[in-house]
Amino acid sequence: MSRQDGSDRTVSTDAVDDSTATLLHIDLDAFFASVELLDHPELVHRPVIVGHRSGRSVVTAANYVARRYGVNSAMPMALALRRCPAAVVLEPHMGRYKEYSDRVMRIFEEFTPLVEQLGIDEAFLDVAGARRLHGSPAEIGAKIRARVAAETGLTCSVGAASTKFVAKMASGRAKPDGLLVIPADDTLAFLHPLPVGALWGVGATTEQALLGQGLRQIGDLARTPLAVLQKCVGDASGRKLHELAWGRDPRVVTVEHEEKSVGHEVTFEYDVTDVARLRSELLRQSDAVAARLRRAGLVGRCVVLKLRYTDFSTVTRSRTLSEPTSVGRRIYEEVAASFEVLAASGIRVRLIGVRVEQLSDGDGSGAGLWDPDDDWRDAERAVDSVTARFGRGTLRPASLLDPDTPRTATPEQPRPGRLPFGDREPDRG
DNA sequence: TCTGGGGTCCTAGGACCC
DNA sequence: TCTGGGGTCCTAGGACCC
Repeated sequence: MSRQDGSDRTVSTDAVDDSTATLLHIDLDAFFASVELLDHPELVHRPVIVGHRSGRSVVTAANYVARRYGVNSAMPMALALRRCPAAVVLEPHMGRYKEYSDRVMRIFEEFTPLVEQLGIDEAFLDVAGARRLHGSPAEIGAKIRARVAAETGLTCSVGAASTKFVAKMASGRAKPDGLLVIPADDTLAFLHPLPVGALWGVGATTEQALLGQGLRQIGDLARTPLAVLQKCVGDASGRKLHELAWGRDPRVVTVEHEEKSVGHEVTFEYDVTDVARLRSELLRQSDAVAARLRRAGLVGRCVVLKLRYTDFSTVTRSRTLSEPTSVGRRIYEEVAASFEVLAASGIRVRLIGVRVEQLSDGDGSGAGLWDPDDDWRDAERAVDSVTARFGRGTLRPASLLDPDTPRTATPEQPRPGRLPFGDREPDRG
């Protein structure tokens, strides 16, 4: 194993045979926070949290200074601020992150066409065919890190291994601003001492189940009979964990990605009981989902309503259509029908969402169901329906079509949870 | 501490057909 | 008359990831 770290850390010059480690996983360090710091360099040495300050928000990203206080992404903002009251909280700017993401991904693509993007800030690269042109995997990783730093000011961490998931785990161990190569022969020596929770795919629930069996390290998983593991975590997961624990992962880098579902959901700042308000939100979301489907040239057959109640319990109700659709009205009819059943006896809703699944190409079969102006008409109708009910200024077309439009309040655009719909504010005292 | 929003994948039960 | 097993589709819930 060899490590190459950022400027303030030791650089290993060990000669390592990296010829088998042709899969790279590259992860931008504290990505959203790092982009914000490029725009606010005066905050570099202060704890910085990206997220909405108020309401029921969570931490979207935190820089490494904030992480020293125990702040992590997905943590409730209230807890994060208790742990680090001095933190500077910055609103997210998704458009800006997308710009940087695109620039970084283009750098990756100059080294190999086999780039599989995961989310906005990570990618797998298969560099097996790039060696003659760009050097060994470790050299390619180093070159990419240097170029990303020079051209964007961002740091990234690189893991190189012979399988995707080991590369992914290596980049995690290299963070921040490092590079870690795991030659194929070193795979088990690298994996087996690590805690089971470090495995990609093992979350809190599975980790507890494994610890309950006395399985603490990945090596323990490897030594456990498959049947025992399957009894503990299920057939598929058990098999997968066992394979991973032996360093086996047949997945290849795939450039193409087929979307399986499209959805929107929103958590209200205060629980909502007003069914008219909930219906209007369903209509808005249905139209937004439909517009995204059409833009992607897709239609969907299964429409899913999701509700989360005051107590955080979550229910879903799905309906399968005889004909797939990308029409907002159709989607709304289905979720509304599901909704009426659940709402019949009164509900207090914390989150509501719409998702469309079983997607297929809309070009042939669905042709004729809509025309290009539908996007705009759906948006207008959603606005009309809301403004008819609640007055002008509650929603703007841009908020339906532009996913980057902030949900949070400005004086002109009241926060959804603050609209005067008669919802109860939380009890005080 | 009190839990976002975008997704993918797996499990399990029931209906239905052969 | 009662009882099969496999395959597929549908639905609901949950774990997990970024």
